[in-house]
Amino acid sequence: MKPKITLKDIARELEVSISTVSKALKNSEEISMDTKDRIQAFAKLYNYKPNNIAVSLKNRRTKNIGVIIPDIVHHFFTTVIRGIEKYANAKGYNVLVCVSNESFDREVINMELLANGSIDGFIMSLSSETQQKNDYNHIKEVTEQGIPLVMFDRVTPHIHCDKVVIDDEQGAFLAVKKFIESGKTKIALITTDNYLSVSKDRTKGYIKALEAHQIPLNESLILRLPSMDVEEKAFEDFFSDQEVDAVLCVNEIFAIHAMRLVQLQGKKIPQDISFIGFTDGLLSKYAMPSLTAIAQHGELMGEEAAKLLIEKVETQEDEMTSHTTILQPTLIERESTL
Amino acid sequence: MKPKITLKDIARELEVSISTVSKALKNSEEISMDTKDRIQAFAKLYNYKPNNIAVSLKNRRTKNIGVIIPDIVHHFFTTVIRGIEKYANAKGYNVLVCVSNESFDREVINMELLANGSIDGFIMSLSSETQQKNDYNHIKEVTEQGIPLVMFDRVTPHIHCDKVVIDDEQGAFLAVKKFIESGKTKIALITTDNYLSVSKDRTKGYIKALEAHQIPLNESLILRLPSMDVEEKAFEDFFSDQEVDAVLCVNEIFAIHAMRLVQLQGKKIPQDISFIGFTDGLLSKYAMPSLTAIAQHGELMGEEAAKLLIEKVETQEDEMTSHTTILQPTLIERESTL
DNA sequence: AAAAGTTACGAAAACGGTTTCGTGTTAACA
DNA sequence: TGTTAACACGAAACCGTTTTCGTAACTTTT
Repeated sequence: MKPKITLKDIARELEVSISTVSKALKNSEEISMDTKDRIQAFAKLYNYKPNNIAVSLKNRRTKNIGVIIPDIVHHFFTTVIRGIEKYANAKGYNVLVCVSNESFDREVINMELLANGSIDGFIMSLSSETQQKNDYNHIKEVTEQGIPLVMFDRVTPHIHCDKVVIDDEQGAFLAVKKFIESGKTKIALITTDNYLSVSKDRTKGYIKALEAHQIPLNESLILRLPSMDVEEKAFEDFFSDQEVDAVLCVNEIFAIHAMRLVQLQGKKIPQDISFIGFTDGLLSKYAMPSLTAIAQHGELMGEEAAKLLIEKVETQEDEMTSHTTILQPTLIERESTL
Repeated sequence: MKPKITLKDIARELEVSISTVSKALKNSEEISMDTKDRIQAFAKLYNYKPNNIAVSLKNRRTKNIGVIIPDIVHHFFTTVIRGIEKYANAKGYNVLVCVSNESFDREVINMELLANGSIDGFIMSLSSETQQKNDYNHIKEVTEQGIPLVMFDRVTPHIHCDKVVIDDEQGAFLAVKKFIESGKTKIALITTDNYLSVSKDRTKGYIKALEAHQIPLNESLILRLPSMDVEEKAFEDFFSDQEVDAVLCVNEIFAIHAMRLVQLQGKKIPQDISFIGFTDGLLSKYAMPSLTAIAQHGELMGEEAAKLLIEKVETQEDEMTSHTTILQPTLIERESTL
């Protein structure tokens, strides 16, 4: 076992000062070629690598960016991370991912932890609990300390910072428009309660699209589930109580469940009933029939968020302007629609 | 904007020394109650939190553990991370996730980066490129420096360290046994090339199970794909060239694809042809029909890996013993088998 | 040959903590 | 009253870097 070698070690071996070693390794003009060669050769030989922690402490920059997401076992967030990683790595940044697990407390803990020097800036999406509590003090504290923050997808107007979201309203609008144009009129929406910002916007888009096509809004065609968990009973009741010829779901799981249910009831997809789901993930692609989906472009979102963040981090002009990027969703047509 | 407060700031305000502040905040016996109260109250008021970087530098421990996985958009790895997070967080550790993206180079870069002081230990699963190149020098360097490492799932005998894997051979064995017991005899295997350690083991289990039941091995019933990408043509040829009444797939995607294909050919699942897939992920659960799967217990794997790692990290006795935990897979029966 | 300018390097402070050790003050003891 | 012990705190080293500034030894200028 050979422990890591430090500047001090090199300095001792080569009988020069630590400063000389440091400068030589940075190819400073101050040091003679002879000395630089000796030092660089020695360093290479012993595989010297500067200690990140020390460098961070000294420079007060970590080259780390912290990402806090509600759930890691979730395709959308996972693609966002991929986008963040892609951009950040290219810029020489590391990505530290922490998971709040949809819990307010874990979100607070993780933020405080990372905020104490571990990272140069945050990218985050709110946990559902946080959105329900509507308590953003932990986030305010961080921004007040001057730590750059960009929020994505699940955002809040209560915090003043850069944001990147997709136009959820427009996504729902597109979907409903698609239904209507293919002759559907009894269009249902399956969503979660409105505590999630995205659910709210999607519902808005759904309503707006109906209005735009002079279809009266029928509240009983909206199924609001209290959580992301599927409740079999609620689904069954919903579909047996009324006629439905198209369904928009705010996530894949709801859509897959509903499709399975109506198929068991003998209905044909998409002829009898069409489906569109939010988030173009694996399930949509591989469902039987495959599910027409509204793509959220998670990877792009991640890249954009990373770009915004790194910009803020690197230009320390703490301009108080904040920018919101709105990505346009696109409809990926598959077998579940006409 | 109020920047972070430091020990020095508190010391100045309260006209005591930095050491006194440090000790007071740690509730040291050395400091009088009076002083401690003053200092602690002041610290709370100004929301003092020690700078992690400074503490890490001083203590030479970061309380971070680095995780390197090949792919984050992958349900299995994602559940492993959840398990790691769960255990590590409970123990006061942070988890830094880096993604190698199945690339050897990115794996090397990430390891070197994290190894330079950012973490106390590694948990990793090899990238496919690394397994193909069979080059583990970057990993050896890390372990030689005395940084604890535990590998999971995609491991190699070339590195001496703690490991946690599931018994892939046994998993395949169980699946094939299940097929045979339900009367199937023309049992196919769809796998990737053998560069992935897991594929090798699963193939071994498949063969062993056939032998155990006196079914002759028919090489043409094994479809080996060069990568994880699905090649439609290869699938079609495979299923049109021969009779098959059961299929074991080394991942969900292969299974879903194959199921779709045979369903389009008019075959009934599971009566005409049964399916079992490795990795019990979302796709298996929501497929039509739902897919019988071999559960890999990713979350458990993560917890176990974290436990092993933290143990090594905290007992600095660099005992040269290394331990391999073998988790037993279980068969989750669903609609795709009889 | 004295003054000025280069060159090549080292000393030391700084980043923000932790910890060991020393010491002035007071209280307890003989 | 002199000695000792306990108490409460501060000085300083240290973790591994970076960076400013000072300076000895040469070289160039006039």
